[in-house]
Amino acid sequence: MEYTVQKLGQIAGISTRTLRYYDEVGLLKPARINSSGYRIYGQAEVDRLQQILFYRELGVSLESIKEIVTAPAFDGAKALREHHEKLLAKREQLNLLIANVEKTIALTEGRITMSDLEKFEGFKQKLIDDNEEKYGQEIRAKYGDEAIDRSNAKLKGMSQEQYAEITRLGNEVIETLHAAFKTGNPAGELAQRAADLHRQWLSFSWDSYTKEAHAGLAQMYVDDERFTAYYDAKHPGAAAFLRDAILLYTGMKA
Amino acid sequence: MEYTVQKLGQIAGISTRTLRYYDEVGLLKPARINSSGYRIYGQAEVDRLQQILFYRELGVSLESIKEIVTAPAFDGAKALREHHEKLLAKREQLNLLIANVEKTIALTEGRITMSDLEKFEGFKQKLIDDNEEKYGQEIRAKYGDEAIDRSNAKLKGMSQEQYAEITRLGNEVIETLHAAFKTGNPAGELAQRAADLHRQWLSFSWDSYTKEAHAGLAQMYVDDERFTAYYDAKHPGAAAFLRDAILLYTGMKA
DNA sequence: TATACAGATTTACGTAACGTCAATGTCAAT
DNA sequence: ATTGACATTGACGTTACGTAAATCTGTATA
Repeated sequence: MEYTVQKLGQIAGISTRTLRYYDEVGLLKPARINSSGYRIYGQAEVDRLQQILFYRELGVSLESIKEIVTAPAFDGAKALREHHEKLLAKREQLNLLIANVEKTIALTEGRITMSDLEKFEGFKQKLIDDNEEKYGQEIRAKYGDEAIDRSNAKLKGMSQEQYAEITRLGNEVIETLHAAFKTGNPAGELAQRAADLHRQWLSFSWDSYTKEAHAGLAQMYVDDERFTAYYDAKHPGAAAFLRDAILLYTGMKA
Repeated sequence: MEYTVQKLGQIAGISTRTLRYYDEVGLLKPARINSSGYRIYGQAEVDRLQQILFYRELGVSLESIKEIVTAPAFDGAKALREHHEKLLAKREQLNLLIANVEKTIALTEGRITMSDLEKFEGFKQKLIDDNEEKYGQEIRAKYGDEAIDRSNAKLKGMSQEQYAEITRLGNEVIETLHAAFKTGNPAGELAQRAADLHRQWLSFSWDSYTKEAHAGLAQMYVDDERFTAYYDAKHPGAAAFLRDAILLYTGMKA
């Protein structure tokens, strides 16, 4: 049997545009072109199309399908396993996304005001997560594993009230820091209050507070541009100022 | 504080291209353009960008983000809930995809030959699933719910051996049907053997076989072009031939 | 001061897999 | 001869930018 684009499209359940596209990219070329320039497909093409659609159903890219169905020696099973890995990763990513959206919805439905800073908190948390790998190892080496591990656990088990409180504290740290920054004196009363608020804020996610860890984190705020950007957003130099204040507060600097 | 593209990009962790694109689509326009044509952003733009990135993290499209952050009266919570629905649907789809890929991998690793027809079986199954809504109701009305419900359950609990057997049977039905078709006689020995093989094949997924259901299905093969296309792929008219053979086989036609 | 170099600009192509016109040619039937 | 169904080749639109290319601006240095 010979088929024209429309006929083949009908029995395969795809559009003629798709068939012409597959021809264009070399995925499925017609058996021949008749005198009028029409594409004519034969049985071999029908079979090949079935294979193509099969892999397409599995979400394999046309590029990969081309390799699979074109090269007879190509390892289709291996390609499928790789595809499988990608799908799993995609699902993981999607799960995280859904969890975040759900968390956000819960917050808004709990009528907790989503102030800009609050939103930024979540965003910042993500930055922290992203760099867990980089800084996590350092912190683990310096202050032990539990500081890190408990942080996540604690955050997960946090109630809405606690979340609101930590957010409020975070805002207060920023406000106090900015006010203190204007004084220019990291040893002054305002600066030391900012450092103390920062300790309180920290204690929500870190279960074992130590001066050393606190001072180390302050230094990190200056070393990592992403943290610096956060604290320096309104007042450049505020991150370094906060570090100085904390160093004095913790007594880690004479 | 005022920021140029690069500075803003750095503190926000995005590229300058992204900022120019957001300007282009009207998502985030700079506070002003200086005498050299440079984009200058202010504090308000920083805040707005943070909001934008927040929603972007949640996978919301830029178009939707624009509505959320532009219209102050826009219901952001509702938009989020709709987005949530979409994400859940996406995950469901992904789960199905993963299951299918895993099934395929299991089959190939079990070294069951993936003949073209076998692949087509899976494809056809998908067509059947897609039209469960349409035909499911008809069949339920005619032959009761359990025929449908058990079908899925049975398929899921099927072993590899059983799967191979049903596939082999499916192939045999097709081959016998084609041979019978050439005789042109639906009452002939070959045609009746095809009908019997078809009954066996059917019994794998339908737990309660009845002549009426068998005959009804045969008629559906002719009425629904998708089934017709499958049986008619090599020999147009084969679907109708099979129906006639089955009607005679079941005695539903004098 | 000339030059280098970083950083800014606009323009425009590329991405994946087609959908959707638009303009035009072919085939069979009336 | 006309009509209507079906074929063809462009070519733009889709998403959210990446990636040049060509050109201008601002600042530091030899």
